Amino acid sequence: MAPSHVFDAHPLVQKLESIFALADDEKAAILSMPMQVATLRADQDVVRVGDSPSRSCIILEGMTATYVSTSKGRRQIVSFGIMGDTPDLQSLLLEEMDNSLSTLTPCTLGFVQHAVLRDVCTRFPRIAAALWRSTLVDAAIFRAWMTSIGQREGYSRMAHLFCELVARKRAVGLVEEDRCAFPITQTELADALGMTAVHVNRVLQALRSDGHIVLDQGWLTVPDWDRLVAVADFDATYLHVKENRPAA
Amino acid sequence: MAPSHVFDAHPLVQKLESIFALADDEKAAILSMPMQVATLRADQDVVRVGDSPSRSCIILEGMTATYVSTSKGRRQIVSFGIMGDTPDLQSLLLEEMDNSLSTLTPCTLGFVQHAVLRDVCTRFPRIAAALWRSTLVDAAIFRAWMTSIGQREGYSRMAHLFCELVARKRAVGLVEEDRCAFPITQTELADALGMTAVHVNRVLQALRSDGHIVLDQGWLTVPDWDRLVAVADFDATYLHVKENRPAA
DNA sequence: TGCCAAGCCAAACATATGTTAGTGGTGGAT
DNA sequence: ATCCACCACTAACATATGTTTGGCTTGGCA
Repeated sequence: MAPSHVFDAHPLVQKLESIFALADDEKAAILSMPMQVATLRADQDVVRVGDSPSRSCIILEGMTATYVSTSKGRRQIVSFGIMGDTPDLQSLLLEEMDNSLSTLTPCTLGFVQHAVLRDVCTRFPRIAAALWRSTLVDAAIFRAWMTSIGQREGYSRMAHLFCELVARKRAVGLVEEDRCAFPITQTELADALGMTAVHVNRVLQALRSDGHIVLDQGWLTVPDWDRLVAVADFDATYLHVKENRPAA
Repeated sequence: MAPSHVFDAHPLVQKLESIFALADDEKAAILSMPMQVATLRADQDVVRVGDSPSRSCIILEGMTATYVSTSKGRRQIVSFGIMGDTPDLQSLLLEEMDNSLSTLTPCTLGFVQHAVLRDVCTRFPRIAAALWRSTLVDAAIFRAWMTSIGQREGYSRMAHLFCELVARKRAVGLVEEDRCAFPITQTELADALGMTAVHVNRVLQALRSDGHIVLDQGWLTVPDWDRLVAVADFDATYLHVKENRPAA
């Protein structure tokens, strides 16, 4: 068998290894799963409310949004997906989608049949456990968003979201120094934060003029991480990752 | 082996059977798990943020609240637990609690050691799958709350919560006709809905005077289910239960 | 019996946020 | 080259909701 490091390029291996070390046969099993890679434009639905998909996807590149629509035409973005995330893994066990998934940017996604996933899970219970765990982290993020939307005013609510995204991107190597891509429009930010685009703009100006963030041309930079963390009341433990401090 | 119906009294069996039928040996395995039953008064913490419990609980009787506290002293109740729920099952896979759990009413809880749960899960993968699935339903409820808090005004937001609780209680046989126990104070309601107690009171009066609910002495009755569903914009599919209509 | 905390309720006032209605810039499509 | 969407941004105004304060009732407890 090849040395294990040759497997490490697979995004799902990286994802699960961030939870606990995988044995070589476990990595091999993941690597051998047939995965259909697809490239999507921005703003394309991947799955919709009511669908019963027979496969789930992993984000190889780009950013996605999971959202729920209200009968009054409003929508709540309930999560952002970044590289390595499996934003519709729940459909493996829940028959009918109660939310929709769409691309925020051009994306490349890897689709794996549920039958394949189920087979791997029964043969390698530790992989099943790691996947289960990743859905529990998703749930923890939902709780954090709910707390932010329910209890924090716009200013710290938005700061909290910035902290979370930077922390998550940092965990998968998508942050250089104090800077990362931030391809989210103000309208999308509004749908995620439970406020209007107008108010998002207001709060954004305030965060900018207070020197907490620089957001320009789709790039976010955080001049002083600790200060942003303070105004956001951000505590990264809910993300359940090992390292969350910026690299020294 | 005894006929299967003798097992059905166990609340965890009931819970998992609502997902799919269990084989007799699976039921027997659940029944044989050592479970420590404890009775708690109202307003007692079961686990707290930062804890790393070595066991999880199932609610045998009473009602619980899971909550997250903000550094500014505010708290968001992120879920209510009713009979059959496993409100801290996540601690089986996530080392550190990112939320607290406390009793809303006097409760009787059954505690099962994680080691025992892990053993049963490896011996009976279908039980593991059912438990995983139940945590995914919890996550779906988080999404629904987030959507309500973020996008619905107080009136329909509160109506939505009433609908959800009645639907969930109905699914476990805790609703008679159009009436069920509702032991939640207005302050707790406020913490769950992301609004103040004063506003909860205002909205409650409005819902009452519009004839959508009767809430008195800890009992909730819904005179016209379909009308409440309409104002709440409630769609029960996110609960992922089989039956959600009132019994004829 | 009386006290006290908890819960429900309400009025008056304050404000964070929503709504409406624009402007100007930019990049892709034809 | 010219549109035409989309996006960022802003001002003026409207309102849902928060804050403060206090009264009333009830039930447990000394």
